[in-house]
Amino acid sequence: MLDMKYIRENLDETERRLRTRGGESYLDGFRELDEKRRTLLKEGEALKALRNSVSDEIGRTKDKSQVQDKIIEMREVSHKIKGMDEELNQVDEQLHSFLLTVPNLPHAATPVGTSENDNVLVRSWGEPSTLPFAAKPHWDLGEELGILDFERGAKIAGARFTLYRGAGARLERALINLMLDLHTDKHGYQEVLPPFMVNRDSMTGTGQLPKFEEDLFKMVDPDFFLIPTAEVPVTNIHRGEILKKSDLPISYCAYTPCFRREAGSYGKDTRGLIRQHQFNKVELVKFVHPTESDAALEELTGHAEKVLQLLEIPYRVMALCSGDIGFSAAKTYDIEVWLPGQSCYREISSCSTFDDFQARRASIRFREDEKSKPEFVHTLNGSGLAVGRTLVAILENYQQADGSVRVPAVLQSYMGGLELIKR
RNA sequence: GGAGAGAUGGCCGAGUAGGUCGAAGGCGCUCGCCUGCUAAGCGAGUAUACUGGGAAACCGGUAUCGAGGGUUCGAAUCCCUCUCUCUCCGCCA
Repeated sequence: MLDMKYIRENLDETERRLRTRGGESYLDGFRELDEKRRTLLKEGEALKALRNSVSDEIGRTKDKSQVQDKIIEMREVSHKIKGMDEELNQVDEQLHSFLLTVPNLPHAATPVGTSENDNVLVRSWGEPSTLPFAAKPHWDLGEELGILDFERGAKIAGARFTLYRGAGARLERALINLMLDLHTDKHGYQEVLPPFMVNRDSMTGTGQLPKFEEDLFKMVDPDFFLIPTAEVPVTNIHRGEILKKSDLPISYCAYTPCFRREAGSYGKDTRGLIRQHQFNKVELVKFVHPTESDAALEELTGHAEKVLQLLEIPYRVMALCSGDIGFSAAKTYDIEVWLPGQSCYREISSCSTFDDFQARRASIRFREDEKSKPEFVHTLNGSGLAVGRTLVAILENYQQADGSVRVPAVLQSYMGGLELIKR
């Protein structure tokens, strides 16, 4: 959520920056609502001040017969206040729900552009391999090796669900452990294991609601949602809290499954593990001092990259342009991994800084020092990494001419010493 | 699923025959004093949001005692609904 006062005082500038996201107009009607609200507030509060002081006087007067006329007068005033409060509540509600649908301001360093074609290559690591034989996509490799069973996944649940078997299931688990161990032991994150379902407040706090409800799996009763990413439960750990400055930065990593409707992506990535309704992810989340968030984004992205470096899989880092960043993000780096089976780079991690956008929605604050007013922290998060897609990258990059797949050296100890996955 | 208890400021905790309660007291914390150091002691201060005024320091108003609604001139206190926590019973991985 953006700061109402900031919008009020910088309306044109805010609108201009928001439009670099590609929409038409974002702040239509704000001025009117805001002014209406403040007028109602002012008049209502004046009446309340009157009622408070007169009621106080009535309370002090022992002989109530002397103040009968005031009681009657205040009865009228209270009636009027009630009406104004109702109107004010409506305006407040409108203004609030309006603000919840306004996306974050793009960071000054976010390249301006309209689509993914305008994303900027920041760096690349490793050589995109050209295998000396016809590289297979992971869905062929996985089925032939008997480690990915798409048909039965579909039978059990439906399209976009997969049954992992044997070395495939083990490989997924090995990757989760490798990532968690790396981030906790080497990068200083505290491991957390959060609930996989959250309430509406949490979904609103990180920005999934109210705009993107159709992307979520929803429980009917009670009103819970399956998390689409660990970002939601982990960022909401500190919702409504005032943190100590000395607590910052706070760094959490979490393994969770993620659940996404993938509404609107019918026909896209229908084969294989790339786009599933349920997938595993290790997520990195940081709460930092506002002056530290830019540096923290670089650092966090580096932590995610480290996983691919250890696995020795080529990748590149893209700075997303203003037209391609997410609703809540101010700046985002996507890490894209090379997939020889499909001869393309695919997103495997998305690392973003949200500045104070999520912190304001979720009210996550800190004090600069004991006496100063609470300020909003900055939040960041990134995948470190999407586990299913990492498994895809291993299958495709480590495949052999005979259809077997070598196990990356760093994973062998997690795989009981297994060096080769073969039929 | 059944029965009961509870939800007050950073924490603990008073306050329920409605008014002087944004809320006693204690702890913690901050600043000052005192003390050879520490401890103890003394004094002052110490919630948040919105809003008006002001360059600012700051001053004023309103709201908030789990959430929402009701009664009343006036509600932390009375009534209703909901949420959450705890205890016991049942069931269960």
